[in-house]
Amino acid sequence: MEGVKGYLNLYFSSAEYSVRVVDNVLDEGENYGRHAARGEQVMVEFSNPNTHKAFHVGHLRSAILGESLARIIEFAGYDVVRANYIGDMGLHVIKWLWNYAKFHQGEVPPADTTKWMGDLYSEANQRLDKDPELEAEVRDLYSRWDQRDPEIVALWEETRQWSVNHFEKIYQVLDIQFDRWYSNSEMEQPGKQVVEGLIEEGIAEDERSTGGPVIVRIDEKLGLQKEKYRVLVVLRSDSTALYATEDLALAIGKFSEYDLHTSIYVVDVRQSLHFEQVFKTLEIAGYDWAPRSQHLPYEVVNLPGNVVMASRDGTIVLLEGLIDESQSRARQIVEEKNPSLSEEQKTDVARAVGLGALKYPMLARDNAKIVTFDWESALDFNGQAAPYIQYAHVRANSILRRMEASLPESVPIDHELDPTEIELIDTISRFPNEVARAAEEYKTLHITNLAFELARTFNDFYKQCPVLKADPDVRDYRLRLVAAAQQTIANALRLLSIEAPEVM
RNA sequence: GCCCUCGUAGCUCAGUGGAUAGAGCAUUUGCUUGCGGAGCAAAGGGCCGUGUGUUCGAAUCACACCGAGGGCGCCA
Repeated sequence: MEGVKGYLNLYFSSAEYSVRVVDNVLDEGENYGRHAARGEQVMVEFSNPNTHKAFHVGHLRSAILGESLARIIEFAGYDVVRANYIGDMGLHVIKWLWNYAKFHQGEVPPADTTKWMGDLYSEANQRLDKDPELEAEVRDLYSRWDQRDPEIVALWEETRQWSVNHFEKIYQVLDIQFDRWYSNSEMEQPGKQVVEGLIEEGIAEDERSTGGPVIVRIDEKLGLQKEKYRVLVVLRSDSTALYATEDLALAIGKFSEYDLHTSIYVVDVRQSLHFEQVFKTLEIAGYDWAPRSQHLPYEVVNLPGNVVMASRDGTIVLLEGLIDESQSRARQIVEEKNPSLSEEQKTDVARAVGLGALKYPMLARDNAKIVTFDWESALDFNGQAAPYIQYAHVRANSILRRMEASLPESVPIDHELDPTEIELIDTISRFPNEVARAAEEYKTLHITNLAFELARTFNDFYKQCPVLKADPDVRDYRLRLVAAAQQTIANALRLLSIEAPEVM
């Protein structure tokens, strides 16, 4: 015990505590850090890609963030329902169909499906920008869709499927899973019914007779003097559905289908006002669960120079190209570092490292911070990045592989612990708390931070403390410590949806 | 005009009201007859945007200002 600068530092026997931590990790194994089941259901809606558009790096953030949050919240003891809400109808789809029917009729997508679909979409926008009179044709097509013109519906179904097939491929590569798929096309009719109800209850004002839309004056309904929630347009003047129309129905649908403690929407920050408006409107309409719907805003992914990625303008980095590039780069490095691996192992390592390197920066940044994508840092596998953490896992595995026996039983410590041992144990012991914190704050950042620190403290320990060549009693404890560190790293990486390879 | 977010090392970012504000990259220099060097160690580099408060104590909380980005009735 000592006093330093007004602080009272207490030192206690870390030996007993250390044994307890390590024993606990090894007893619980892959469940180390998992919290007791609460019996409460949480829905995490994420990814939400639009069909008929390219899937680019910007979409990766919601997909990765949502997947990881779902894993973390589940590990924190909740029953998680992963939802994906496909944007398969709306002005963008109609524009695409218009362009396709008029200029590309009969064409089928090439191998590079999303690029082609994205190109057709930006081409549609270019044509419309050049000749605004064509907008009339697009509006006409929208009303034909609205009347379910069989020809339009058939074309829509076929082309929509091209996108969906591609999404499924991407999710498989990224190891992302969904329990429930929604699409906004299926919310159009229910949404319109919700709006009818709002009009009847006097919550929404129908201005269609004077050529206006159907709106909800939220601030007025709440009696607010200053503008805050403003006005939400819930139906177009031509009675076609808007995103807002559909979101009302979706929220209601979620809570009637599931008994949700919380319904989380992982959607980018630009839609913050929209969600506040939708949730507030539902609250005004008397849905008591409305406050349990929560928008989790995250900032966008930009290109260097703060260039926004927009399918419309074609300023995008396609996900597929990036994944391929990252893996082949990783492959090249494996060849260099570890040529003795089998072809199959090299492929596995390249996948683990390449994908990990892409996912990590999306998860390691605060949700409110913009991610700037550039090729150089995306393909940099050194330093504060997933491969560093994976490498620590590999090193631990390497020691355990060489111990030529099964892991020793728990032993009391009778040697003086090295400072690096204490630090490693301390970091391992913090994992369960960080899981709880990450789940509560919806921040994957806490897990990436801890994973990095685990790797760092393990590497310190690795350098400082011989394990296999240590005295027998010390050796037994250190082997168990190595196994515990490896297990904790693996558990943390699993929550981040990053593979923990055995070799690399 | 109203609302939201961000501002910490040259760059990218951590930092739960508490000790001398920390990592990575980049720069410079060391470490392998040790369990894998995708590693480790060291050096330089900071009016924590500015100011005023609250507090025993502020990068952290409040307010104002400056700078950057985003949103705001028929896009999603």
